[in-house]
Amino acid sequence: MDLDLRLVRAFVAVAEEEHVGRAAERLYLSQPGLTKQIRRLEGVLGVRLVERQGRGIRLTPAGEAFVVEARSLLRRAERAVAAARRAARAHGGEVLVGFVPPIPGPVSVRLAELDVPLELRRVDWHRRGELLGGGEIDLCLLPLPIGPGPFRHIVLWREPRVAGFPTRHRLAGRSELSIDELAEEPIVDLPTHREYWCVDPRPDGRSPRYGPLVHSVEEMLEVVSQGRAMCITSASVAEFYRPPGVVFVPILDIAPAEFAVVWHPDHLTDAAAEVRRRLAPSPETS
Amino acid sequence: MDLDLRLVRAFVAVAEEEHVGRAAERLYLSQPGLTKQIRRLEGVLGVRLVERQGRGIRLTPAGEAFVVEARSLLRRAERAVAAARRAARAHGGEVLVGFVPPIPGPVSVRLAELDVPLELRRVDWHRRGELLGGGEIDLCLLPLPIGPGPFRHIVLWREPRVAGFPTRHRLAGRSELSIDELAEEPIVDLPTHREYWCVDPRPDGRSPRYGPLVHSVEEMLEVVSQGRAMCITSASVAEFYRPPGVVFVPILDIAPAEFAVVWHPDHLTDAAAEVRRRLAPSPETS
DNA sequence: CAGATCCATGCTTCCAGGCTATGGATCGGA
DNA sequence: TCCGATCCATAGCCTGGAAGCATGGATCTG
Repeated sequence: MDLDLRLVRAFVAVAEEEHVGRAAERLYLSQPGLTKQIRRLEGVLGVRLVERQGRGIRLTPAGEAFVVEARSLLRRAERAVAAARRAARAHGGEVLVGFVPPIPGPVSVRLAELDVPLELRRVDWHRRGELLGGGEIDLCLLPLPIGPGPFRHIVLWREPRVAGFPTRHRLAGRSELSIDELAEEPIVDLPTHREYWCVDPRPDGRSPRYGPLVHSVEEMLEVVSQGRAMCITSASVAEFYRPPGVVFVPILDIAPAEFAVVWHPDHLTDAAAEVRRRLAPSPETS
Repeated sequence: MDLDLRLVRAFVAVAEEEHVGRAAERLYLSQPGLTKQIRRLEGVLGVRLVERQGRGIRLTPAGEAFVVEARSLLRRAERAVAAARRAARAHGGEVLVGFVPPIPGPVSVRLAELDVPLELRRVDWHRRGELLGGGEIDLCLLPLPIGPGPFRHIVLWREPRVAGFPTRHRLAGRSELSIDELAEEPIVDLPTHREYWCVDPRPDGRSPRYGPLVHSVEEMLEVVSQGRAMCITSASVAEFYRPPGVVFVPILDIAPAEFAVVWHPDHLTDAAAEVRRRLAPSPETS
């Protein structure tokens, strides 16, 4: 009768890894502990979910059916939590503003000048969608582009994009660059929005050469400082981070970086709408 | 981070009762225990959900928002469990048939003659919808009418409806009746489908007089045996139950009782479809 | 066939959660 | 205004169960 969401989480992890040991590691749990959690869950359901399959495990048909519902259930749980927190914030007139660092200085100043009671929270780039969609944050400040979705945004700030090089790179001493000069330079690969940040295709219609795949700004700067690739990023990154062994040079002939405030139209509280208006009186863009 | 569904259940109960003591009783829990569960849930959410309001409690705005999501979350949890069990049954070729007693004898015989591996489960009348809708049972045998919903059904059996009287009632000795003879008799009230089972309106266009409201067959028979009202039910009830102090008399001039097999079109496994076909080769009715 | 890999089981420890008793706050009636 | 009734919150004690460690057993690989 009583389903424990921790067990559901455990099962989903096992189903994804198809390996109890790795899943246990991911959950910061011992392997026997995780095995027993799965057994408990099976006990509650009265159904076998996984079977030993030689080395490793395999989901039973029931497990396959359950994992689908389980994922959706966990999302709903997050949503329920977020709904309660959002209602509490809305009632207190508070606004929770997420941001994907760095925030350009001028935007930061404008934010500080509002006298609305607001809270700031750092948001990982890859979680921005679920946080906004689930209503866990009211607004989010981030660099465009954002992916598809029901979100609305207004651009708050534009600034040049810059190239990042290891210190000893042949172009590291330049004061400005054209994108055409970077045709042969390997560039760090990104999981999303490669077209924009890697400028692919280049003006001549060709694709750049890709280096290692990175999942965060920190990783990207590390890879660059090691000399394994160059990167293209916003001027604010150059200002905000001071990575040793990396120098930045403005690129003159590509579109600027754009920083926007983004929100989910269904979850816009009155206070959040007010903040949004005072940050950007201009009309919204989809 | 980790939401415990038991706490969610506890909170929903408190929200419904607006009274910790009563909710605790309903959950078979001590009052302090329940209070602590609510506090724990509030701790997890980081938000107050209830406030003391003089004698009793009141939901905060966050509580109001959460209770809506919470209910939906609990339903999803039930659905997830049901999905796993159904998949396991489907894989084993098993069929779980619910029934709202009584099952007419001939239907019971037909069911016994199938050599499919099937399991029978008694289902409370008021839970038939959620059980079928959630996929916890594959088919359900029950008396019509069923309420609105996506369900499909085939009538398996028809039989006369009968009036139930206390033994000393003036009509208790009759061998048959017309509905018109019951115009002045108080009849037990039902939460749903009153039109059909209480024959309201009567052929003359008027409504019957209503007696106590009952929620189950057992309650109904008890009320009748106490002489507080009469009832109209199916002949199978007269056969299946033998309540002391109640006698049954057929009513000739109203539509018969109909027993049907019902299913949810989205949750019909192959094996269940086979059982359905062999129970009732006739074409389905919406 | 031996070794490696990986899940299952037995045993022990420890903490979370439940209950009883009691305190504290509010409401209603005299 | 005061007293009693009602109801939620807190404190302290105790038990059940969940987690970890060590080890066994099954399967695959070279």
